[in-house]
Amino acid sequence: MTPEALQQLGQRIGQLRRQRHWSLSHLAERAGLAKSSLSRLEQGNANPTLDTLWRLAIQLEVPFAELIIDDPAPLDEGGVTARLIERGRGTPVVEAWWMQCRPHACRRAEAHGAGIREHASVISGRLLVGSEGEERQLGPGEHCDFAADRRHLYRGDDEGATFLLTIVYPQRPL
Amino acid sequence: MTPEALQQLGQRIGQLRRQRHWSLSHLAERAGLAKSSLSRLEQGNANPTLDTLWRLAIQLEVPFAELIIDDPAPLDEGGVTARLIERGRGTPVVEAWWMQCRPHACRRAEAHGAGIREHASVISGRLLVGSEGEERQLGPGEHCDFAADRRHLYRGDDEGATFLLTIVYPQRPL
DNA sequence: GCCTCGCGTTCTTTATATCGAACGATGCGA
DNA sequence: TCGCATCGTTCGATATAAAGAACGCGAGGC
Repeated sequence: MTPEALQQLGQRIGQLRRQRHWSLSHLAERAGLAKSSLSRLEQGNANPTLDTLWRLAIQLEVPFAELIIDDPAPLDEGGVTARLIERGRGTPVVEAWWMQCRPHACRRAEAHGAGIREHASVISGRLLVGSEGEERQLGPGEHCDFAADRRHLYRGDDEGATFLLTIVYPQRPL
Repeated sequence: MTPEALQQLGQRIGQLRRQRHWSLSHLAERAGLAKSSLSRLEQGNANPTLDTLWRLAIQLEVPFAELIIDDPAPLDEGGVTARLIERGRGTPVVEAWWMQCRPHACRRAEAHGAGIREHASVISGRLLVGSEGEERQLGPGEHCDFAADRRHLYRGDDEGATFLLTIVYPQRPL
């Protein structure tokens, strides 16, 4: 087991923990671990047993494999990070993306194929989004639809923004 | 970690080993383990460290996840699986969930706190969703908003459904 | 100011996963 | 037959993962 992989694992656990706004002590208690063990693990110098990882996966509500496997490198353009969550297999084809704009980051996207629409739903921060000339300002809990077969953009404000994006392809792409 | 899961893991490793016509000693040597350790592991009374599993996965040439028969623990009620993707830290607080309804599964949710709204966005399958009495049928790429401070439900049809759900809390919960 | 609490880290101690040696069983050739 | 492999198991010794106590730090409250 490489040190880098252990490091990654630790970071991943810490990330999932913070997403839930849990303190290290809290997660340790929920999982029935000593917080010292969890601390070492998150720092990346530990070689945890299966049981330990299992307990954490249960509490964090993630499939076990997700803790270890490094997810495909999220692509990042101009301060906007995108990670594919899911791609449907029905008709129309729909993709779900987890998106994050760093503060003041702005991404201008070229027109996609005809008929493609997108739908953005903000989780935190404020986001300017939409077809060029018809952008809308969205806050947490707000969402909007727009046509993606024209130039469009995503822009975070002072605090950046985290949002879900679904892309709807009118017929099977490619 | 349940004894059954450990048992399963051991059987799985033994199975993969025998598929390759390797003796226990041989695999142990290749992986740099004591054969006693491997023996105990295959019998299902061991709690291996991540490093140990890692070495075995490499020698057996299987993705790590394949060793652990995936028995994840996202919360699951009545055939509806939910996994938290992200929780915002702004105001209002917004949670993003990845949801999956098995075919014909139906989940009736009680009223949440006052003012809470939800927003569902379908990735694949067809979903009946909404406040009780005002349900809507959604297909891939469609979405809708509804009040969650009343009884509401999620129901997949013949093929089940995968969708994103955002929950918007008017003020900080708890 | 002081006190208390919860945070995450770093120690020491304890439990246990791994190791290495020895074992009985089985197969095979001399 | 015996002798010598190799198999998988079991045992005591050792390395180390996890537990538990103590630490320094920062945020409130009085």
